[in-house]
Amino acid sequence: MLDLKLIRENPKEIERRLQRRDPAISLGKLLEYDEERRKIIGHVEEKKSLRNKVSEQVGKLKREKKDAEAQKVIAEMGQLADEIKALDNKLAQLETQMKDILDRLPNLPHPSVPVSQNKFDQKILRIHKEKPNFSFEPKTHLELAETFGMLDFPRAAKIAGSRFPLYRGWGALLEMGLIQFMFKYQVEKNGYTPMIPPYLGNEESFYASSQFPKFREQVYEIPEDKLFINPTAEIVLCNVHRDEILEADQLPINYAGYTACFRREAGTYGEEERGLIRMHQFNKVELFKFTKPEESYAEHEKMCEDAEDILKELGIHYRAALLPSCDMGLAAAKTIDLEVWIPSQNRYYEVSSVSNCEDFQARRGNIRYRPGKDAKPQFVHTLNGSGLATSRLFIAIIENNQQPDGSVVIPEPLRDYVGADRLKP
RNA sequence: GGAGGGGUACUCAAGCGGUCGAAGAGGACGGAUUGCUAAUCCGUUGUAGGGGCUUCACCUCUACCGUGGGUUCAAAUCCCACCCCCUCCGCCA
Repeated sequence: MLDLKLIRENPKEIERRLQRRDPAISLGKLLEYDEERRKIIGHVEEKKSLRNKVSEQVGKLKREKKDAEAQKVIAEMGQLADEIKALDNKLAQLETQMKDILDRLPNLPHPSVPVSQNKFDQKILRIHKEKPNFSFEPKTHLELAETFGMLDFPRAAKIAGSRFPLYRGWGALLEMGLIQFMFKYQVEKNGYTPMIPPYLGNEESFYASSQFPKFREQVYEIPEDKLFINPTAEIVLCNVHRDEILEADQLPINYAGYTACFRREAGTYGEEERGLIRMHQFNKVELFKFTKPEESYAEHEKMCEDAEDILKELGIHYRAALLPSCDMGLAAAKTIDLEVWIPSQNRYYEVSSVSNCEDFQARRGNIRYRPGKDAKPQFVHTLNGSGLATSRLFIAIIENNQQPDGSVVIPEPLRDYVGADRLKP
């Protein structure tokens, strides 16, 4: 959430900056409501002040046993209570309307973010390794998985429906190995604190991380218990320190959290997205940081490198891309995507999205820190990044490592977990 | 799921219709004293939103005692609903 005060003080500038993301954004209504709200606050507080004074007087009279006089004063109060109630209602209504607008406004893009309304206008920052060259027609991950009995989509569909995975055999071992390898790597090599958070969260948590209200329809819901199923550990990890005041020397806090992730993916489909590309359920190791504002961009770079470490260790060709203004998530001020090469589709797919949300989530979740001994608490900056999402990584690994003889070489770091160096048909 | 207890400021905790933004203790901070440490004494110690004034000072008002409603001239205090925590029972990986 943006700071309303900031909007009020520089409406034109903020609007211009928001329009870099979406030219349709306008702050007119919000400012209008805000002005009316402040006017009403003036009135209602004046009346409340009067009410408080009179009430105090009544109390005094009653104590002095001047009941008759007290009754008279009470009668004089007349409709004051009703007026206050009416104004309070109007105020609540205005505030709801403002919140509706404010809750859906995205974060301000960082100055380094390319301004474009075309999501393909990303800036390629780095490319690691060469595109693999195959002397044969590379098989798709579905074909490979079939050969090795790694995935069983028909039965997964029978159990849960389409777009749910059933890993089996080598597939299950590889998937589990990947998770363990990534989790352990971020903890041991990059110093993150390992976390296994709840897979379900409440309304407040989803609001604080900015998933709600705008992206509610992407989330599975359990209405009887008013709980929602984790679509990314970003949400649950963000809420670890909700409504807390952290000490400056605790920061930065670095968490690596493993969860399964569940997304409804309503309205998304496509021939390209067959197999494991876009699932209702997938596994992810998520990196999350709470930092001081002045350190967040350095930490953003670091987090990106931490995620890239995994791809380097696995020896996969990938690129890091700075997203243009139109393509970032609501809370992000700056996002770098890591995209792996998928040979069978001759294109890159996102396996990680590393974002600096600055104080956008912290403001909603009231996550603060104390900069100095006597200093006032300030909002922290929050950062999140996949480190990484497995199902697409799974595809990249088996497709990129297939050999002319039809076998698949298991990357060195995963061999102990899988219990094999190579899968043979 | 059933029964009981409880949620008050940084922490603990009193208050159960008016003088309560809230006693007391601890902590933290500032000061005094001090050979060091400790102890003692004095003082300070919330957040948010309006307005004044104008800016990083200050004054003033309003709101906040788990959350949301209600009663009342007046609610931390009474009523209703909900949430969370603890104990016991039941169930259970």
